Amino acid sequence: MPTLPAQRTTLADVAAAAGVSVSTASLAFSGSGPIADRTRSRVLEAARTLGYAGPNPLGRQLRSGRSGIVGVVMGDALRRAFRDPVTIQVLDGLVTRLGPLGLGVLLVPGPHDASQPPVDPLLASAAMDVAVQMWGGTTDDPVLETLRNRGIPIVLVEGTPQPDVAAVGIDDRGGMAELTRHVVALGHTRIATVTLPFDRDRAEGAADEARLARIGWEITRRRLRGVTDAGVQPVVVWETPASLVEHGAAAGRALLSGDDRPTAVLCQSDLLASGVVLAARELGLRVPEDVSVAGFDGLDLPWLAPDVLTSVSQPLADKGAAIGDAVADLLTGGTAEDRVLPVSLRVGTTTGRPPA
Amino acid sequence: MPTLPAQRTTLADVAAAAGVSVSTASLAFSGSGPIADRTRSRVLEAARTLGYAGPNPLGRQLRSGRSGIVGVVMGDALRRAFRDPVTIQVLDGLVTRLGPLGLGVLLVPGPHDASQPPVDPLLASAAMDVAVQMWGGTTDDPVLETLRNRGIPIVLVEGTPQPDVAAVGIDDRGGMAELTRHVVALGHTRIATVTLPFDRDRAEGAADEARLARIGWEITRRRLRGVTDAGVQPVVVWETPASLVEHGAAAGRALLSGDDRPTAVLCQSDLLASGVVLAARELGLRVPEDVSVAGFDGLDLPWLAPDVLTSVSQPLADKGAAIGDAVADLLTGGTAEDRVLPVSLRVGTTTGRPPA
DNA sequence: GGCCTCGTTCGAATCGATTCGACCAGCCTG
DNA sequence: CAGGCTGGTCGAATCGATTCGAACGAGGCC
Repeated sequence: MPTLPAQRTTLADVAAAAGVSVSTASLAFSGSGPIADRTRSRVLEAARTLGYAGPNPLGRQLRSGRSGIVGVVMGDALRRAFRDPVTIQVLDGLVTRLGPLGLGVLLVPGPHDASQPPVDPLLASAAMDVAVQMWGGTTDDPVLETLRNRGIPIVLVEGTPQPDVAAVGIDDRGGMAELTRHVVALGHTRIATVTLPFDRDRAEGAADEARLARIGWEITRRRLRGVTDAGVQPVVVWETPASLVEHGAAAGRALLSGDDRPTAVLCQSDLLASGVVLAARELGLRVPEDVSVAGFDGLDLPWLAPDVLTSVSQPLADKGAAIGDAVADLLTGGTAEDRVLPVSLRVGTTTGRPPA
Repeated sequence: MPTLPAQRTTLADVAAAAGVSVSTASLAFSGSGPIADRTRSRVLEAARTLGYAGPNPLGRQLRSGRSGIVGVVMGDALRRAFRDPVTIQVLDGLVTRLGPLGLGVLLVPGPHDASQPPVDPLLASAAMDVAVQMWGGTTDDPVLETLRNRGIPIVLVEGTPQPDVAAVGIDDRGGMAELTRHVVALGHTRIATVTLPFDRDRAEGAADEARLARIGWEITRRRLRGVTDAGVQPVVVWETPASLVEHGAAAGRALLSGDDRPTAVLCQSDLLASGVVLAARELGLRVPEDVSVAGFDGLDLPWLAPDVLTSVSQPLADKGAAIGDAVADLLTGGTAEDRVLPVSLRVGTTTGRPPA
């Protein structure tokens, strides 16, 4: 059972013990400014005997006006966001990039369920030098509004481009177009697509025209555009409430049950695609002989082995690093350029010629 | 391209604009202390017109001595930690619990590769009121040492109990014993186990006596003890470098290839177990007719469907909440009791009678 | 009418560091 | 030997809020 220390020793204590002024003691730790080696070691020695573990970050932060913290706002409840390997890997890339800069990542829950207060207390009042919004981010997003109001610079990942935020994304549209052309080249004409959520409503099922006209989330719209860019009108556009295997499986069961089923299913994520593959197997359909399935993201999915999903690979760790770069730019220069990363088609074993 | 605000407006500006003193303005925001309604609304009005979004957290933190931040140290590179659904779900439970308390989670990378500095800069100097070590945590852990030195109270999850840290864990040993008894009751005698890493070395392969004598990580040791508690001497103890499907698959291939293969494989995690199941299928073995496989954690693994892994369910979200409670106790009372959560056996479809 | 009290508001100290300009001694140069 | 420079140290101001005790005005009571 640990106990809180009675009284932290401060830099002033150390200075007194070493017989120097506080400012000199500060110099001994920060390394900035001139200080004699002998003096420094005397201060360090005093610190050691007093059990002083270095300057209190709170004091330093107030003075410098910097907290060294990057708030990462998940576009969804953490529970769900964390189940998405894409988000996780990007986050990992980000942390890896930020670490050497001495910046830490603070997890900020995104929009809660309706039962919760609309704006998370952390979002409203935690200290952060920059915020990263990982998903969603429409123009009228309350998260963005709060951050703007607080004067916190924003990096928006896969969101709607806006004048005062730095955007990081990938070539969704081009990648999806390339994937679609690959499937078309194989001879498919009856093509369905399974999409990411349209907006916060997170509906599930085939989308009608009206629904299609109101896609709030940029990422979903762009990947859908990629399909039409390649000249394909999907026979069905199936919306899912989240990028998870089970929602893909549900979509697969619905799309592949009928007699006039599509010969190819293009999914906006690999998790959705693997759900479709599982559903197909469950229905006794062979992939790709009876139906071709493709995803997006380029994940390694060990449980589909020996199959390899045909997919659009995006550089996840690089995306995290790019976000980190944008953060660094914002912090040093005050501005950051938009960043768009390239993607590449990965042809696997889940796509082939349509059944005769 | 966002720009850093030229000059943040401070509480003093707001006070001046409202024609009150700084202390009164502070009262208007904090709500503590008496203040006339008219005065408060005047201050709030002034704040609004000045675009003041509330007290600067840095100032407040310095004064209060609290940062409102809980550092979570992953016992591994984030890259790997994040791929583990167990860690993720616990983290989610923790964040959910901490949010309403106004506490945020700061991700602190754990022990890096050997190429990196031994102690992460964040660990050494980021502001945090309490630290949570998620994995590992032996007595001589450099992470714990650094935290102790900084005087930061510690919550240790699944680590080695130590006098000055609050421990949170589950009944590993009892759960594994129960699982083992279940398999024994089915008639199995040739039982192998696939374990979590023994220590930072992360070796892979069958462990000999010498290796078995030096298991550094408590969680691995406890789950192994559970097996022997049930009176079983495993025919092989296979160590893995991480709890991932691919390492389980490698273990499965190695264990199930020979003629004198075990009839049951007990794994210390569900991810490892599902790797073993995949390897078995790959080798043409039926589960559970030819070989029984069991895991630990009680995860939902949609891609094993329609199979359900026999496993030991642990309450992951509750574990996160328990960690949050320990953190809260530490912050208010200065001490926290150890917490041990119960587990329960989940009998699925992957265990059955041994082949005749 | 004077005094006490209650409800508000204000001033000043404080949290723990960083940093800028002043200052001082010693050394180099003219 | 005087003046100038430089490396090293120190004082004091500052970052932005919170908080405690003092002060103050108004209303109630004796």
